[in-house]
Amino acid sequence: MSVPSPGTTAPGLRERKKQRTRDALIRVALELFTTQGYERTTVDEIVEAVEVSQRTFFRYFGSKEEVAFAVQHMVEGLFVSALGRRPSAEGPFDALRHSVLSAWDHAGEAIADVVPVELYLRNFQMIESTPALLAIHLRRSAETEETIARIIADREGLDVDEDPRPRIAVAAFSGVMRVTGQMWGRGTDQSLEGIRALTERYLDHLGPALAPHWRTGAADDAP
Amino acid sequence: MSVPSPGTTAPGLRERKKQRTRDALIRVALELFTTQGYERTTVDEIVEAVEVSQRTFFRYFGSKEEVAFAVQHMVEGLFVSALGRRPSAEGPFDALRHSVLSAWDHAGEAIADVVPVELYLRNFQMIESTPALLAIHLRRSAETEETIARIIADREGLDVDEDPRPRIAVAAFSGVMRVTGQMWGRGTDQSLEGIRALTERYLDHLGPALAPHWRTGAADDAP
DNA sequence: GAGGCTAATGTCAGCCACTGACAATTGACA
DNA sequence: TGTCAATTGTCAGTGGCTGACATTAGCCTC
Repeated sequence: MSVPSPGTTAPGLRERKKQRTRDALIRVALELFTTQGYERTTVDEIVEAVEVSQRTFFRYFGSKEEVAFAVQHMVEGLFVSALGRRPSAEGPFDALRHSVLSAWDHAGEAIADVVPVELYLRNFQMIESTPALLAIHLRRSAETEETIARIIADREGLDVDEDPRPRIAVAAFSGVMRVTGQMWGRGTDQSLEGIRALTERYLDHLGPALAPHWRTGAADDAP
Repeated sequence: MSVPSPGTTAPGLRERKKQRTRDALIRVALELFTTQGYERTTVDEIVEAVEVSQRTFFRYFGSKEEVAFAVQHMVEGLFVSALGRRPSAEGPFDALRHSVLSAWDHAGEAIADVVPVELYLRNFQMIESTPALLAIHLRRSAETEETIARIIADREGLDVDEDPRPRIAVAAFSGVMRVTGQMWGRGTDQSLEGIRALTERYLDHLGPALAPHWRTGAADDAP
């Protein structure tokens, strides 16, 4: 980040200023959102703190919601690119499973480049507990699902529009991921390790949960 | 609807007027939404057609989005109450499966009491294809999931906060339901029978889709 | 069936998210 | 240094939504 790397042109002053403004808007917004709440924070408050006009804010972010997902967007990218690197011998479900876990393993550093990890985690909880943001979050997840389904289909040499299994498998998998995020948000272990552990645990339960009868196996403890 | 039934007090003029206003707002709104699009329809247009003030609209519906889900809300109720009537001997997944199918079997009549079925179906497609509405739809579904998970837990004599299987099973199931709705919306069979058939077909694929390897079984045709 | 009570509705002013149009500023680059 | 283009600011306006207060209209009693 400090030494200009060969191959990529060093960004000029203009580009650096833009990046700085964008990062400042994200940091200030998340700080305000997590302290006083999303709804109680106005765009005017954010731009006043960063000293830009409201119009500038809306040129960087299409909406007030969008800024709340800026970091989240990056983390999702980690998962998708991890999936792209899984060995093709792996079955679809194992590939998905290993990709999420690997993404959580590397998320910490990636996040810290933009905002403090702790701020990211608080923001994640805020998204889960703010109706307007939760709705957007779920739609974004649905869009990501489509991307993932196509990757899975490719791995298996299938066409997503011919064979429903890729979309179905991904939908079931994502459903479990969503519950994981939800339960993590309600729990008390506010750490990346916590969410990783919960992910692993919940995925292990998917098979048994779909069995014809549950009356055999033992349960598990609370999140 | 015409003869006052004994046991229930006949609703007075005030109550009937309210019901009429509410129904008119729903019908006009769905009509406008489906013909000119959700975003391009203003609340002012709706209230002008029904001849009430904007303030009245917002006393019936908390937001412009809410009116788009009025009928949908009722259909979801059919599913939940069907689930409540499944025999307790049935395993969780079978109970879920039979409840959706039964709900689709009876949805037609229930819908027709409020709006033409064809308008409901067009509205459903509009929800799926309008980002702002899709987001709300997904959040509402997530809320319904929680309700359903609790019902499943009760059936099995479990506590949702102790055993993760109810939430996980419901999440996987709902994921498939969501994909079904999505695929139905993109397809060409715009009928209640069509969505019922697709539901059945996709649920049959869930087991195989979660198998360690797919290279054995045959695929299926497009939606 | 006149009058009081209260639920429903209308009116008005105002906040906030967001947008288009146009002017002012400021890096980039010859 | 001057020109070009990208970035930002200003301003006016739209649409969703809300609180406060006035008005209307069904309901119920005497």
